[in-house]
Amino acid sequence: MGDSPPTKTDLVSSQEARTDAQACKKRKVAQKTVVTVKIETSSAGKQKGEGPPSDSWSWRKYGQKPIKGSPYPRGYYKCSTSKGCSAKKQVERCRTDPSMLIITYTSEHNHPDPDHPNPSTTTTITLHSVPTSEEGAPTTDSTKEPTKVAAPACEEEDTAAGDGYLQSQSPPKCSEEDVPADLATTEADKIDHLLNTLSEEGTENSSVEPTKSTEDDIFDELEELPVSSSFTGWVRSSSFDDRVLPLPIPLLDY
DNA sequence: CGCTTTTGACCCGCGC
DNA sequence: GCGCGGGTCAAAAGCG
Repeated sequence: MGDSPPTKTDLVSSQEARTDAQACKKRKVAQKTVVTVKIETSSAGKQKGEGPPSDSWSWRKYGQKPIKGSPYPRGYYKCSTSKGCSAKKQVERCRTDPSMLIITYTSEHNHPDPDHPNPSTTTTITLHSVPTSEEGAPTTDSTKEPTKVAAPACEEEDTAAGDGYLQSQSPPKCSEEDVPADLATTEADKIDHLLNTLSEEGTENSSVEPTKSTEDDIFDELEELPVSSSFTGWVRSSSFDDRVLPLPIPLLDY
């Protein structure tokens, strides 16, 4: 048996190389943007049952793991639009509302938007910027903080408003230039305004459906944060790919 | 033939 | 120090 597939040593050696990169990656978790997407039942069924709301980017699934406390597994996707793109996203379903998809965007695309589908979808999108461990939640009593975006996770959220503000807030700035740094700065200001708007809107909605927010305590930790370009980058492509939803389904009319 | 998806194993970080 | 959970990579299989 001279031949031995990948012995432990080999494996270790192999992984040891990426360990550094991996560890480094895990340690400095880039800005994370949590997006709550409400998927139509019909749409959900169309999307292979697990349909990760596709955006303008191409994502390649590289892993899936069951999450403790959640009956649904979490899928890990990487941006396959560009080889050098380190953009990733995690897609999982809301434990309390299977029709809600919680997408966590990590890192940002280092390439221009491949395409811009018309923002005509039936999905309700709720953006939540999550503070990284570096930022660390300054206060756990985010729920008490009125300045928070009021992220009630699987909140029904005003569909019209939810989708509306997104479109309104996402100007036709299809900057095909990969200048995240500069862009982020500019967008940051914009996002700040957006968050501000959300804060007000969210507050109202929050009051309308306090029950939901109570259940989704997990998102209580989510709070407002100076969103980076990744946020904007997504906003730009917030409109889900029409190829996934070829049917002009009307807005959620719950 | 190429690309995407699926499954298993390994490693790291955090909490107790 | 140990255990648990989360995240990523790699290999194989399937589909277009």
